[in-house]
Amino acid sequence: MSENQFIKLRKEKLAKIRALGIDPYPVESGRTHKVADLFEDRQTWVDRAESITLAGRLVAMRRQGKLGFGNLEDDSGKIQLYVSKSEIGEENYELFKLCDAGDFIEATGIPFFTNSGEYSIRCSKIRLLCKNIRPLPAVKERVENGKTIRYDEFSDIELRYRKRYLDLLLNPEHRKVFKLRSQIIREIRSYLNDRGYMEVETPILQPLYGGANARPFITHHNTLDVDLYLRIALELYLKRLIVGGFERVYEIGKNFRNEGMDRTHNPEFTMLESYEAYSDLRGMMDLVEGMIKHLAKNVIGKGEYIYQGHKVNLLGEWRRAGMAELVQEKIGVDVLGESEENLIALCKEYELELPVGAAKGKIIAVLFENFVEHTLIQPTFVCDFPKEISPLAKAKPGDPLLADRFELIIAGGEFANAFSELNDPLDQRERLEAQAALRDLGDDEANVVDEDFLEALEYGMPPMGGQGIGVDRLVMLLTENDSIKEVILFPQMKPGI
RNA sequence: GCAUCUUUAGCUCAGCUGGCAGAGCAACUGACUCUUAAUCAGUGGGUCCGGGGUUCGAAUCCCCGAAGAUGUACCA
Repeated sequence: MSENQFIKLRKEKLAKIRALGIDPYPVESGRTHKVADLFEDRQTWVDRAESITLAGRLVAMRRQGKLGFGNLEDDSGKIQLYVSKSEIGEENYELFKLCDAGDFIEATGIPFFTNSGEYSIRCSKIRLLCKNIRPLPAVKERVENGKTIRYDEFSDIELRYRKRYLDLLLNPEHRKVFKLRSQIIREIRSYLNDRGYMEVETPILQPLYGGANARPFITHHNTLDVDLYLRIALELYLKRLIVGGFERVYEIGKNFRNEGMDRTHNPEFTMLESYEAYSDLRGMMDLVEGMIKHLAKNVIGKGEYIYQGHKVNLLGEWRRAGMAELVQEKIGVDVLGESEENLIALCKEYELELPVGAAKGKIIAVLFENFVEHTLIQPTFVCDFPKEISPLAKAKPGDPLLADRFELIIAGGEFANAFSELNDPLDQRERLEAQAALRDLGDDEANVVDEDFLEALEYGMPPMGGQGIGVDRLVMLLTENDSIKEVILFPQMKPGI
């Protein structure tokens, strides 16, 4: 039977329902309670014998002649319906017989316990709210020793992503991930709001893109007849707001990067960035550490997480160490003390490829990425980044080679990036021009010179700390999911089936 | 981008060295007033991911392509 034949049968049922004078898609519904309300004190509900009305999706049907059972589910829970012909009447029972798993219905009745002890609704009336014409995948479940065993689970990973509504409908544990995601983001907001931060929105469509090293998406505005870029970072507009006098701002929003996709990269992803005037890198460490520990404690309620095959403790002490120090620990070379020539020779020895125009700082970063980063499992603030790969960060006081910047590494991956923000307009211009030079050498991910941003800096921007956190990856960690697609409702897929 | 693996009924899957395309659930028909993976009896349902090739014969072997997963590279 082809799918069309399935649908054909359902359409025939639709016609029968209409023939009974029933509108299968009525406007009004009259729910008085949600399912969870009835589970608060079941015996009291049963004793009270009050008639209530529920609305939700019929998710299972067990008909046996003149009696039938169904399971009704709303977003608060699931309850069994007891529908007997003698109690709801012949006509209403005809309608019940035409109902399928997948339909939305309204059930009116009184809570009671069945002979086998299951808390249910003894229906006096059912109403159709929406007739389903495409059968849902048949997933059955059984509860054994308090554990739910699911049969014929809807588990095809591609279908789950492409038809996420079915995944959410049929797999409660995936629904839970997105509930947690929402709670995490809500808690991030309240954490920052409580500390005097103001949430803002800045443009997604930008005449120039900046704030990160990445290739952008390009689009076109017809009326202005100009190309625009989808933002790759929030940074440069948030800094303009600090110039404008706001002292603590943050934004949670989508960034877009026209690059490869894999387990930890989606072309559009959610970023949190915050900026705080008169703070600095140390302040950002405290903020980031405090926030993530707060989320672990208050949203998830635990410290230990299994992520990418590693056991991570978020509630322990977080190490703070310099990049060069960490590299030295691993390969035993004092990279800051070595000459650029020696470092290049070292990379050759290790068969590491260096990008065009790489100088000492970049070489140290390459050594770090190859030998150290993936070995940092417990939360570690990697500080003292080379200045040349940190064009928006202030130089470290007393060390011209280094920038006052950290990245937070957990389970071998980056979770946050922060600086004491560069506010010297002349230095900033030089650094962006150096980036432009790299661009000319073929690095198409180097920053572009944003004159409007530089002009804003010339008016004066207070010293400040800023940080960015990849929200999707944080949700991955906190919900223990190894693929970014599991925490993005509609992940990017190639057009296919 | 490269490598490996996967793709068979609505869902979950089996299909051996090439020989009539299968199961469970779902659907349909019938029985059934306390079931709950309801049960019992019966019925129908296929572009075997797409295209080409080898062969008397291809879901199965070969080639090209598509989508997905994983790894790797690039990349936050």
